[in-house]
Amino acid sequence: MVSFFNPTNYSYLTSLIGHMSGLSHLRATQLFTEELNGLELTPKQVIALEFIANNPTVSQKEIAAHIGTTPTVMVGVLDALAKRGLVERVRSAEDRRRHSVAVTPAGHDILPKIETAAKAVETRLMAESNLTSAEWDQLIVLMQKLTNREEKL
Amino acid sequence: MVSFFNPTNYSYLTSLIGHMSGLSHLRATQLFTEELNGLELTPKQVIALEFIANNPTVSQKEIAAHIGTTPTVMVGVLDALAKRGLVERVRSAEDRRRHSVAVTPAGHDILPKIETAAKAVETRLMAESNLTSAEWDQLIVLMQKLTNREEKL
DNA sequence: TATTGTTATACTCTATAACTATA
DNA sequence: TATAGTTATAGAGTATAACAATA
Repeated sequence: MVSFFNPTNYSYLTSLIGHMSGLSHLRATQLFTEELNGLELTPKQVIALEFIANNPTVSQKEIAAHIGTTPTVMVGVLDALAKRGLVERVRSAEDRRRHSVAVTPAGHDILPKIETAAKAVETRLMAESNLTSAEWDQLIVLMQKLTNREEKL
Repeated sequence: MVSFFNPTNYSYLTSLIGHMSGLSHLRATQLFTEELNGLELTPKQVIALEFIANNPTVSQKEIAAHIGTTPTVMVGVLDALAKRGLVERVRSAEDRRRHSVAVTPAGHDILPKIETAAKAVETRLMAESNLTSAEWDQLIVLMQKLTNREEKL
């Protein structure tokens, strides 16, 4: 294990996954907001849109579980996306409690812009960090293992 | 580079540092809140307290910069900590605009409890992930490089 | 009874602008 | 003029409880 506890000065913050992932997340979302460049989408809206595009007819509960939020949050996220015509909620015929959410043509139209922004973020993050390309790939793999997202999306 | 863009299904969410660090951060803070076990401290309060303990007489602006937040947020964080007698704000003699923040004896008293909680979080996170101990260490190092926190703090 | 989506509420944190006191 | 800390405000996201419609 990496040096973890230092009883003399308690200087172990940078060895905590929680703290370090918080710093990473903050910086990534800052850059992403910049790169979205007036697209006016929040990070959760973007993530939900991408997830739905790749998993059509998914339920709101399933979206929430997979992208790491709650059904409660999904209501607001989908309201915002639906209001702009990017997704559609359709009552499931088999189970009328369920909403089968789908991305509209308009929604599909902006996916490339989101990808461009995402790519720009990775480029900038890599440039301002001390990571090589190989280390970057390693980091992604390790984070996927940490969050049990190796195979799932 | 790891498979990044997949133009046919846009399934690249799990390759984004922003998304994966968000998932990591969420899970870590959930576990940490549990492990704090009624200590009633927010993540930022804990991080600030640990940072100040390790960097006495640091200014509020400096704390904010190092732990990844804003001076604005520091006001509320330090108000909460000061109210409970865990830190003290002292006007700097050289520059009377500055506050030299220091951890009180009471503050030092709870640092071990925080460490215990932090350690428990790491243990649980490791157990519920698919990471080996060596991979965990690697992950920490890579995150430090990503956020340029290799030497500082 | 249990589940899906929803509404409501409280809190943490981010972001921004403007203010004060000091320099 | 500039800086350290502060206040105020708006918005995003988390957490929890309760509700309606449906199973």
